[in-house]
Amino acid sequence: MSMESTATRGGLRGEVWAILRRLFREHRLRFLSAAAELDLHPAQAGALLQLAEPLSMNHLAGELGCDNSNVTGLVDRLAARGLVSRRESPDDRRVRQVVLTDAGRRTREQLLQRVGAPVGELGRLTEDEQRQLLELLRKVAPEER
Amino acid sequence: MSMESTATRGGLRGEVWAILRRLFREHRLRFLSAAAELDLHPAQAGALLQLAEPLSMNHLAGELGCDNSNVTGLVDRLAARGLVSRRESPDDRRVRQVVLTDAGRRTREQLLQRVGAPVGELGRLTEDEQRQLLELLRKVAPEER
DNA sequence: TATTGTTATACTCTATAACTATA
DNA sequence: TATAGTTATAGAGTATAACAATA
Repeated sequence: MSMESTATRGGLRGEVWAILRRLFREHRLRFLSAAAELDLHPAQAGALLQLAEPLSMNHLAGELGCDNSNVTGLVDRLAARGLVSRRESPDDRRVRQVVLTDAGRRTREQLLQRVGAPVGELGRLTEDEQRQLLELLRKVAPEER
Repeated sequence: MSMESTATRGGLRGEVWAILRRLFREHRLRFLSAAAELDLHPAQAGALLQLAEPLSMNHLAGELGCDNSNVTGLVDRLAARGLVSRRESPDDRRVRQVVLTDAGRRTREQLLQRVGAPVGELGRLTEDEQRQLLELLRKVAPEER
């Protein structure tokens, strides 16, 4: 009996999974390089990427998959570098929204450009193929809500 | 003129990229949950996943995208938990191979099972669709060498 | 009572630089 | 000289627990 897990067993699903894992890993390494180039720690870069819109500290922790208490120091350091600022929520005085500054928006754009390099590689597909891929991926990973 | 980067602009490629980024993020969060459930720090879990085969300290650092010097402490702590061991290379006495112990192999399997959950979601596709997806992904991300 | 955010603590991660042993 | 690995150091990430302010 094989000691290999579901994730590494052969077969069609296994092959698809293998290539997806490779994409995940390449994306992770590209992300780490991009963060290092911009002199950001991975968690800081992750936070910037999440901040397309202002987020509460709480929400940001959820998006980053880390504890609430970490975000305090994380945002402190980003704020010290002038990349984000805190502002109070008008609805709930307990809540603080984290907002990108202009410099933060620029840094975020630089991150996106570097991390988004593989978008170009989608050019290897014809338009029809791109449409097919989109539909297949949507079936595999439908939006949650 | 739009302030959006290549990575977030609309269009077909943009849509494919958006869904890929969602997959990347979900994978990351699943990975973090899996590591936490097994009481491993993300870097430790990442190292275990890389250790399908024995790797030199140097190679392991490359795979993890971190500096060589970090791997010393990382492997120290994994070894202290009985998950890996060091052994000398017969070819080059400078090199140390990192090898999983039996306990390390079991923990790695548990990680793979948790991280590999989406393999099941590939069942939403027919076999033909899985084959199509595989071919399209191979075109986008061909193997390096 | 429950939730948001902060602080304190302890441990881990990470890069840099300097070092040893080997090639 | 160059490379593999270690050590020392400093700054950052991380979870846990306890706390203040607000809901």
